[in-house]
Amino acid sequence: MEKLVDEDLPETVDAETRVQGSGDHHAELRLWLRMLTCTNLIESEIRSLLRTRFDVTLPRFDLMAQLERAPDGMTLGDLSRRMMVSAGNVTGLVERLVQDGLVERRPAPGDRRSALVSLTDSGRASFETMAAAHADWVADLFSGLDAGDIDVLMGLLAKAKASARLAAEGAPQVSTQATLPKKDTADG
Amino acid sequence: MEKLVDEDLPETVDAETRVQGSGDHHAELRLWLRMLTCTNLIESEIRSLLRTRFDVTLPRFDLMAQLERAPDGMTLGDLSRRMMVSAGNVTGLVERLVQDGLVERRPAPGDRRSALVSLTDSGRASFETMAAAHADWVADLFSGLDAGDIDVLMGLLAKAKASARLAAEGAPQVSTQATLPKKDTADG
DNA sequence: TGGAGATATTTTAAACTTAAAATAATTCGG
DNA sequence: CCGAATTATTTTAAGTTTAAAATATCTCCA
Repeated sequence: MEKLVDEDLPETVDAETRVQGSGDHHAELRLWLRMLTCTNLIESEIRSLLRTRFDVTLPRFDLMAQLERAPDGMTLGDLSRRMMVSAGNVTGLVERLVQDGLVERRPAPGDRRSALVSLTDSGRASFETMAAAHADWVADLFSGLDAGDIDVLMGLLAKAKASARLAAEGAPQVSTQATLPKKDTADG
Repeated sequence: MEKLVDEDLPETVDAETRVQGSGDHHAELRLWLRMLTCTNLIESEIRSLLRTRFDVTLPRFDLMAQLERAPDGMTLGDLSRRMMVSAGNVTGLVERLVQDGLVERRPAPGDRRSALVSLTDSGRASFETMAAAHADWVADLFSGLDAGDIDVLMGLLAKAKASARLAAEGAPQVSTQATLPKKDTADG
């Protein structure tokens, strides 16, 4: 399947070319497109199921999933970092979930800038039902993979994640973007 | 890293439970979260680079990438299927790209419902510059993976994709959704 | 202690996105 | 040929998303 990759060629390319070269990036590009397709496919399906079965949007489900693990509440900043979305986005999502009675806000003790967000009883009950179905759907979507496949995928995705983080933070293009939130996410 | 997965347990669960069960879907769930994190991380970085370097949004870049492979143009429906986004979304994106002079529309010969969309000369030139940089960025983000890793990942992602498609189409929840667009995507 | 810089959040404007309904044109069986 | 079903696209309304600017508060060191 990978006839384009020649394991023997890398060292024939001089260092200068490889730093920022017009090298052969075919394999990486194809990998990226496939990853994207795979993720989009699954995400679409989950989004559609959440809507038809529970009349809830994916972002709201995701936010509630974060809160479930934090019985004492999380700040909006925590949510923003964990969900990898902008702070402004979280403000709006929380607002709408509060209106629906699924989530509540209270001032954070000791920091008047900050608010703690947590699930209401209703929100928790609602989330638990959805989460069980969600887990079934995900298991179903991945049912073509055996335990070994999953293990190997987990490992390689961890490696890819580490690589991407290093590249993104290590070579911060233009203005070093030191103020961007650290990516501290849900999967470990 | 995978202490939660027990390779020996699957067959101790009876068939009924596994059909729509409250089984142990931990591994699949963790895989899904990691996939999502990995994809989001890379996508964020690319989005940010496209904006700061070329002042272009990711959806516009993606649309132009589809058009580049179709010198004779594509219909909006083709674009919608390839990009895995709704038809209405494509309408708006094309509209804005036409306004920017990067893309052009013309009536499709032989079908008055349909329009063919293609890159303008300016759009093509612009895209080629961006695509080269994009390929470099992607290669950079994945530079921690060797050729073997990429090979294995490609294979497992193909397997995951096939599994997800089968689950999504084979068990179409509620109302069989026969009218949803076939997912015919860019990566093969 | 004063104030510069950092941090937490909200606001704003524009773009993106979806689902569903509405239009319009095509296809095809009878 | 007719009309029902299908297909291609647009429109609509609501929600999501981002980047950037604006507020408000906190930290900390000189």
